Amino acid sequence: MWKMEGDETISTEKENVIVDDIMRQIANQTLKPGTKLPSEYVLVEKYRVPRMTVRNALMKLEEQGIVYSKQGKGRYLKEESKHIDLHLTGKISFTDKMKQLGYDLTTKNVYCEEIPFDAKIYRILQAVEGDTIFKIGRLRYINGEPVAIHNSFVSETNFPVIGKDGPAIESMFAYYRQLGYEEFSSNKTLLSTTFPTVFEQELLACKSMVPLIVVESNCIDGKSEKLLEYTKILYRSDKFQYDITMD
Amino acid sequence: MWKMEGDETISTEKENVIVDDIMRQIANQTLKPGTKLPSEYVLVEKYRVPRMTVRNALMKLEEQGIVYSKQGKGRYLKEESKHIDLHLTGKISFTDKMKQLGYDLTTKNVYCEEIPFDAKIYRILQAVEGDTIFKIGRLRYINGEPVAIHNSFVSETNFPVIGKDGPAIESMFAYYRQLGYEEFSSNKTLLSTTFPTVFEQELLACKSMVPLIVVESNCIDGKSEKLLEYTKILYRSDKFQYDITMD
DNA sequence: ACACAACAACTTGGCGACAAGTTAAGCTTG
DNA sequence: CAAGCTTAACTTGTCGCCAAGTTGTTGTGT
Repeated sequence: MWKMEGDETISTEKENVIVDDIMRQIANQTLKPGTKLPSEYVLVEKYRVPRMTVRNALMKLEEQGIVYSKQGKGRYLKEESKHIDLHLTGKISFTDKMKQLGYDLTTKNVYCEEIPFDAKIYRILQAVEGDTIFKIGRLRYINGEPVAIHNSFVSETNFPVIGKDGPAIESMFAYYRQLGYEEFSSNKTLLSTTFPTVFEQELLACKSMVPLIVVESNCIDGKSEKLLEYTKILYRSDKFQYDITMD
Repeated sequence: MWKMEGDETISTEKENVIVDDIMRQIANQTLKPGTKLPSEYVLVEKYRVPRMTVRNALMKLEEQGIVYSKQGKGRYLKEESKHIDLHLTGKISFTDKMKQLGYDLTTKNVYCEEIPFDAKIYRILQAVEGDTIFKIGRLRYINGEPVAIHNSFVSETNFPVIGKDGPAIESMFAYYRQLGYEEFSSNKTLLSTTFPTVFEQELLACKSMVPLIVVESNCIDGKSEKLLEYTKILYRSDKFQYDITMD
């Protein structure tokens, strides 16, 4: 017989009840985007709890990016951006998918750096501890908003000038094509979730409790079966609806 | 040029820095599962912030299910359960997948109820407003732990005794086979994330900020092309690693 | 010397008081 | 009568104080 993880305190339970109620009002459109939420004082009266309990509940909604506040003014329900349909399991690259769907996709290289030894990454890339591996991070914008961080891990063994070229690469596929590789595929794609680090919150312009969808895959040249890179993409889960239908 | 959603207060920034530091210590195994975290007082001294800021940071980790606390005793890093590999895009049913992998999977029917009109669900099920649709909820346990809520939406039009049969159904596929349907497929599978409601937190025995992976799909009989049900599964994202490799 | 009780120190839980920002209403002056 | 200023009310932001639980140390009694 299972039991509840770490017993919940009374006030945490009340916080969650308040969160539930507000989420329900959002879902049934009693509360509409852009409109003002009841003030802390009003909720204190309604639920008969200390102001701290109400505040914590509202802070949870803020950290999830659902609500924003202005001191002296109030709290407001954020406009919800339309979900972008993303076919996670298709063969088309992210760039092409977005263009197909008519989105304005841009890319910004944010870092290209040698990473310290990481057993998992080295194993996937079939590298040994002395090898140099670069992590190339590119921030993806759709309609001017950052929506994903695209990390490519590439071994210097396979691409000796990747460290020099990395900061200017806008499309990894284009880079590989230029080097003679033409057919890209993956034989392993894993999905998990995480919360953004402070740095990722900055890059993605999101709050700390917006879950990120993490998609990890290897990228193989179809012809030579050569492992080109290990890819780790962090998507803002609130910006996308993911289609994982098999083609 | 994009801008940060709702400006972050100074103390929220500090909270997130503290969360980051602790997460990093967990990741590099400086902090090990089961061990005690530094006390609030110690963190107050280390970061030179009010105790409230430290508390809020630690509460975030608690709500994510990473840490638990005991009044007068301390806060501890939870033992992390081993991730279960789940092939989201394969053709095998969840039941068969889990058995294949050697997990002890059990199912508990938690509700079978008529749902009010919901435009989206009725559209997917090709039902009209007067039709009766049942929502059958089954809680999935692996090794005794609740890990997923499996919701099947079934129209009474297609299955007139679903309301009566629903509470005792352990396998929807077995139920459909019994009625002569043999080949199940889906032509649309969508994935998104959400946070659990209070009720879902109870069912899944998880904290409020554990993201749930929501997988929605239609279920079609391969032979007759008949739409059998609309399926919505809520997975605890922290219990699984999802394989979305295409077969 | 051992056991028990009391007290102090450490730890987390709960909440109110004060600070700072915004807006509206009322009063005064031109 | 209108405009501007001041004050009050409303709203969110910040933080310390007190309560409750746990553990360790010290002192006293047998």
